[in-house]
Parts: sequence; C-alpha cells; structure tokens
Amino acid sequence: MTTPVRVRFAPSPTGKLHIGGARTALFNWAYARRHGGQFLLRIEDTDPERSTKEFEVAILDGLRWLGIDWDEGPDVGGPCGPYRQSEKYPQYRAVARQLVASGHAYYCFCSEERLEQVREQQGARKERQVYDRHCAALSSADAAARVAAGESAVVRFRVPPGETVCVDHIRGDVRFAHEEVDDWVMVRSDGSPTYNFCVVCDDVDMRITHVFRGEEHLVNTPKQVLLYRALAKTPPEFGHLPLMLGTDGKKLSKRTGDTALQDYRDNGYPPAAVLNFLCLQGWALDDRTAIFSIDQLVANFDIADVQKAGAVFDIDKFKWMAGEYLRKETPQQLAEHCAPFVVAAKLATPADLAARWAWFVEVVKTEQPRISIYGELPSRVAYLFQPDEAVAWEAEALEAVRKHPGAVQTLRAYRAWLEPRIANGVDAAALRGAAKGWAQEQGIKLPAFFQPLRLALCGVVHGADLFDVIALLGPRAVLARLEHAAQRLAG
RNA sequence: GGUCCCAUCGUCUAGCCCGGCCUAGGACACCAGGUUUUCAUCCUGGCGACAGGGGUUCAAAUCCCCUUGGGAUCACCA
Repeated sequence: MTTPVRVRFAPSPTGKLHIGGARTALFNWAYARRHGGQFLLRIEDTDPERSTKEFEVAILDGLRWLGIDWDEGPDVGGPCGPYRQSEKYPQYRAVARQLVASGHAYYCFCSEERLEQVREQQGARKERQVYDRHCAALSSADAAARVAAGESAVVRFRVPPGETVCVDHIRGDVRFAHEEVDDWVMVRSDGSPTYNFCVVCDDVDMRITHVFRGEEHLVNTPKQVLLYRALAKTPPEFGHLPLMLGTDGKKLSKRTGDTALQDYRDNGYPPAAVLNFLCLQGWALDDRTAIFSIDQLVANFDIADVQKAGAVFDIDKFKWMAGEYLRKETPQQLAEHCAPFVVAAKLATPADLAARWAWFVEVVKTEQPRISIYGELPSRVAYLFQPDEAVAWEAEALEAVRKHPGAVQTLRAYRAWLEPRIANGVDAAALRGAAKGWAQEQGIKLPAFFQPLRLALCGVVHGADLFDVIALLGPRAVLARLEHAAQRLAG
C-alpha cells in the first residue's frame, strides 16, 4: 500500500438524500474501511438557488441513521477544509486566475444569445452542439482589458487536442477523444465556480485518491482529468457505479416510487435492512448469501466486483429483506422501534405505552411474523386501542359473519362458557386447546365459530391468533366486546 | 443525432478477468403442496436466463468482431 486511500461522498444539498446517493456513500465508505483509508464528506453547495441548510442537515442525519460515519466533513472538520464549497470561493478564484495566466483557461465574452444561436445553427446542421471557441483566440491582453473594463465574462477551460484515458476500476479504462470535449465553463459570469471546476479543486485539496460515483458522471470525467493535468496534479482513479433504475428501466425517479432515503425511514424500514439491500444493488457477497452484515461487507468489498449494468430497484425484495431484519429483533427491540409509529398514528401517547410497556411488547410479539416494516404495525393493532363498544368493523369481516345464521347465539354461548374461565386471568394456550372441543360439543363448524369471534374482538377478517388476542385484550374487554358484538349483530 | 456505457431467469445476482468443474447456482416475485382458527411466518416442490449472428478453440455464458436492444450525457445544474 503506497498512499493511503482517501475517498469522499459529495452530495449537493438541493434535495433529500437520494437512495442512489446513499448507495454511493456506502460503497465509498466500505472501500475506505476495507483499505484502512479515510472517508470524507463534502457539501457541494455551489448552486445558491437550490441549496439549503435544511437539506444539508437532513443528508448528514440520513447517513448517520444508516450507520455511515466520516473521518472529515463539514461538521467534524479536518485538515483539508473547508468541507463546504460555498466557503471556498476565494480559493477557486485563485486557481481560475492561475489557469488563465498559464493559458489553460480563457475569458469568454459570448452572450447567452450568441451561444444559443450557435447551438441552433449546429443543431440545424446536425453537428455536435459545443462551444465554437469564438473567444479562445482572443489575446490575453485584450481579454484582460475587457475584464478590467467591467465587461461580463465567464472563464472557460481550453481543451487541448489529443485524447484522454480515464482509469475506471469498474469499467476498465475509458477513452475520450478531445474533439468531443467541450471548452466548458469553469467560472460563471457572476464569479461563482461550476461543479466540474470545484470538484477537481476540492479533490486535489483533500488529496482524494479514488472517486466512486454514479455512472451519470462518466462523461464528465475527461473534463476533470484534463483539469488535473493543467494543474500538474495526478488524477484520482475512478469507479462509475451502475445506475439504480426504476421499473421502467430509466434512472430512478419519483415517477416510479420513493427515491429519498427519508421515505424509507419514515415508512419504518430497519436501517440495517436498507444498508443490506443497497449493497445488493450492484454488489454481491457470494453466490448464495443475500442477508449479510455491514462487517461482512467491509471485510469483502472490492470496487472491481461491482456490477457494470444498471440495477432495477425492486421494492418487493426490499420489503422482504426488511421483514427478515425485523423478525430477527427481540420483541423488546421491535417494540421500541414500533412505538414511534404507534404514537404517530395517534393510537396511544408515549406515556400510555410506557405505562403498559410489557403489554405493548406482547402486542408486538404477536404481530412480528406478520409485518415487514415498523410502519405496518399501527393499522394492524388499531383494534386493541379502540373502545370496546366502538370497534371498527371491516365490511369484509361482517359479510363473512352474515353467512353464519347462528353467529349471535354462538357469541353469547361462548361468552357464557368463557366468563368463568377467564375470571382469574387468561391462559391463551388452555383456551386454544379447549376451543375446538367446545365448538364440536356445540355442533358448530370452526369457521362459524372463529369468524364471528374475530369480528367481535378485532373487527377484521385477518389477524393474530385469536387466543393471543384474548390474552392481549384481557377478560373485561373480551366479555364486553362479545356482548356488544352480539347486540350489534342481533339489532 | 454525436459521444460514452451496458447486455445471465420477470427482478437482484453468482459464474466472465485466469475458456473445460455450468445439462448455468442462490434470492425476491410467481405457481403448487404441507403446517394452521384466518392472515402471516415456517417447510417442501415447481416455473424460469447466457439478446442474435459470426469468428478463435479439441472446448465459449466466459476471448474477439458485427448486429440488435437498453441506458447515460450533451447548461453560466450538480
């Protein structure tokens, strides 16, 4: 190992953290941890129109939620700061001046309108739409004089003839002919630096050794490599990660589903499951393991093993994986994770839950095999929190019960049988064992017994084991609900 | 349209770099059974792919070429 590995994740705080961005961060992080290097965070906020502090905070928060940590960044600082591009404008300006002085860049005075015109003409002739280098030939003295006189100008990079080979650990070397590379704008007329310019300045300043980012950046790479050369710096090695695709095969967008990491957090996906699933978008541990830990990722991750082709984001598999993680939790852990969702659904206050925490853990335990994400719990257990006389009845559940003419009598008979047997507490196992015998004695078929019972207690057609429900509800509520249901069905 | 990237079951992928162990493995989904008071979990089984065509080779999913298909990108946005 020669120079220490330094990689970075450089989000733009112009929106919520994209799920694909989270994966990019994850792979960079894993690479750094695997190689004993550093992972840094940099905020690319050179678009003042769209960048906000709120998004920046949310992005950092999302990464922390996933368990991704960074060695240097805007919040923790570090030796190569600032880690926020908006705080580095003087540095960029100095570099731009240096490049203009050395002839690697030049002032361009073309107006928006002229540029548009040129593009139009090129389009009409079916030519490539690039800058026609109108200002490239201006003498530096002339240009300097016009700038000094206050004329509006941008700074463009002067692309030399030749070709550039970019080292890519995922795709192999990628070759670009310079005729295809535009004399791109480095500094806008208002003096602000552009993305391709800042990225290189910062990656140089931060001594970044490897740049792993989405494939959409592949075509930017020659521009950046050329800039490194103009600066007499060694370019980093690259790795362009396959895109995450929607079900339409296009770059994942809001059209085809949730794209923000926050959405999955809000829906109650366990963070470890999100991490694991993200790994699978482009990488695999081996030929048979889908579920693996972050430690296994770090121990085995290699950028060269990353898939080249785009990965369709499969929400079904994601949800399955969430369920796998959720089911591995202890009921206590699961209860803690579900509690905020129950509160958010207004089923109970935090104080309510705390007051009967052991009970809530039991509730969660019975639902554990039935939910995949925390957010699914509230609607499934809502009946436990409703008043006994006002349990909401699903149309489907009522319909099923209407098919059993003796339902009212069955409920009353069972209530009478049950009352003395739960007077001193509920023994779910014993009741469960006795249930079929009772139905048989009464000459009632099982569906004609269980369907009305479930309607009375839960109001829904599907749910947890009925005797667990009886235990959860407790004797008083069970008897009350049976009575209410009998009346309601009779009336 | 130019440039660049990509191509294994419907989806995520293993295998490809270093041809033979591949009559291509696993997972999700789907289908069929089993367990069960419903649902879910769980268990068993099934369906299902090397885009097409050339070449190299004793041998190609694996190497080369072409075709086709898909995608990314072409801003004073990142």
